[in-house]
Amino acid sequence: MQEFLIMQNKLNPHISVDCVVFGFDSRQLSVLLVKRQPLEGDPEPGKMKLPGSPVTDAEDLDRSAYRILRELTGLDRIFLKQFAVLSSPDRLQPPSDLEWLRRTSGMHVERMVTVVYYSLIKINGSPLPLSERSQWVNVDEIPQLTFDHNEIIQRAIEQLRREMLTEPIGFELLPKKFTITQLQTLQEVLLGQKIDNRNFRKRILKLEYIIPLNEREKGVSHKPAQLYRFDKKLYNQYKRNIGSVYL
Amino acid sequence: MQEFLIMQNKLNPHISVDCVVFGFDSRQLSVLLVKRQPLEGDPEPGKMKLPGSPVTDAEDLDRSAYRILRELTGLDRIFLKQFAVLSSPDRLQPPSDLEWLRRTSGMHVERMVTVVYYSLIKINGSPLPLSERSQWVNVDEIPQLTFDHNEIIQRAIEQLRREMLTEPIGFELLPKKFTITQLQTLQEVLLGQKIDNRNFRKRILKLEYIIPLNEREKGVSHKPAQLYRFDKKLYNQYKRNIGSVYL
DNA sequence: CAAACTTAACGTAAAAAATACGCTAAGTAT
DNA sequence: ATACTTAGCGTATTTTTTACGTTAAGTTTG
Repeated sequence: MQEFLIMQNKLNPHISVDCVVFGFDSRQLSVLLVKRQPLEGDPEPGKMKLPGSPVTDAEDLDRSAYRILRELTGLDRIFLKQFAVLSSPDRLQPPSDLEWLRRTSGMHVERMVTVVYYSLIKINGSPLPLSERSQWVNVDEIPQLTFDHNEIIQRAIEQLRREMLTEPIGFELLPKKFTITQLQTLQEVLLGQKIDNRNFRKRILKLEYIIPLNEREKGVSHKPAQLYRFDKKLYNQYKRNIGSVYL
Repeated sequence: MQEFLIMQNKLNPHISVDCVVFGFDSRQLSVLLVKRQPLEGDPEPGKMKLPGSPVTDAEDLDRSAYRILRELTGLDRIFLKQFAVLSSPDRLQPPSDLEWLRRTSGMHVERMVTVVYYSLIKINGSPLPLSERSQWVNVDEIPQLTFDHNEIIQRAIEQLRREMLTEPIGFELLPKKFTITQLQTLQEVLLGQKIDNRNFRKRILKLEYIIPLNEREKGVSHKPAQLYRFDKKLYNQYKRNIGSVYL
């Protein structure tokens, strides 16, 4: 599957979308990367990049991002958030990468403004129908990527950390039914520091949008923990309320 | 002065920048609007819009925003923050506005992705060298603007309110030397609600980046208040510190 | 010049939220 | 049965937020 195949003649030469897709396997954080489209005489064949593409002129940017994600992972209606715009006129570097872009897109690209989204999915959840060209890479082991994609990932991680503290985005990285400890481990990995388990419990349990289920963990060799789920509707209500409080 | 005059032949037909410039005159909030460039046979001559322009291909978006602001207000190095990207393929409505854009830009515009910035300046401060085409309009009295500019302003106000609570952006709207009460009034106007003066004082005074001066208010017919200034360096330090706290 | 008026500025008690940390409970493995 | 591991509850302490009483320092008015 080639990113640029669809409606190739309608691609916009100035605007593109990239997606930083995070996955969490209950131990570590990964990012979804793709090998760039093979090309006759590519000096760096198989160089990796973020999933992304120029937009078509019939799509708004959110749609483009969803399309790219769907084509790559088969997943739809996933958490997706715009978080950066890259617009430096000389960011299409190095020249070999620009050359690759021009040849694969069939356009005379001079300058590209890229809007970046990040996305969160659970790796252990439904097995992803990843294409052969894509793979998960641990955030600590990311090779040199095309253009400024390494920098983009760095910024995405910082963004993720920051938002983590105020918005409950982490739930997208966990199974539908999760334990308090799983949630804690996720936050510890993202923040890079230990959290007191007893206080973490209290903080989480007083959130009315985290609903205990009539189910416990299975298949563990110790006391099975209570399972919870995240209730998005209740969360939205909750958010509306706190918005209005301030003396 | 016409927005599109400079380097007209290098304008990008797909990407533009708009600026929502807020001003505060110690009572109410205003937005800077411009009459759109006069055009032979314009069915709505003098229709108003946000200051904005397609980008040139030598600029990144921040530079474009600064250029637009400089051309319009003579101000430079002002607070400016990117806060939205509008990308709906059919947002260049109504047709008469699109027609105007095509004629004034001299380009065949089909689809435009617009990156929006907001900016804060003090109206009472240095007198602005506004061009004849631009003027301040109270946020409650904004007429119908071109394209989706009314919606953009609405979103900018919401953004301003939200950020107000976590970031000390309000200082850009006040004189360099300000009183606690001025700061409070600003927040009350933006939030649309009264704040207890005694608790507000305490909240503000424990912020180490708000520095008392050896000066008091002048020319008021009551007890003159202590003047303070906002120290950006100290604020950045402060911000770095709280970033790392969490258990 | 005293009384009234206005805004500035300090303080204190009570309530709520965050933190530190002891301890028990419920499972599995040996 | 005992050791081991993770789950889960509780309580005392500190810190932050909120509510609200009070005094101080000016100006204006009669």
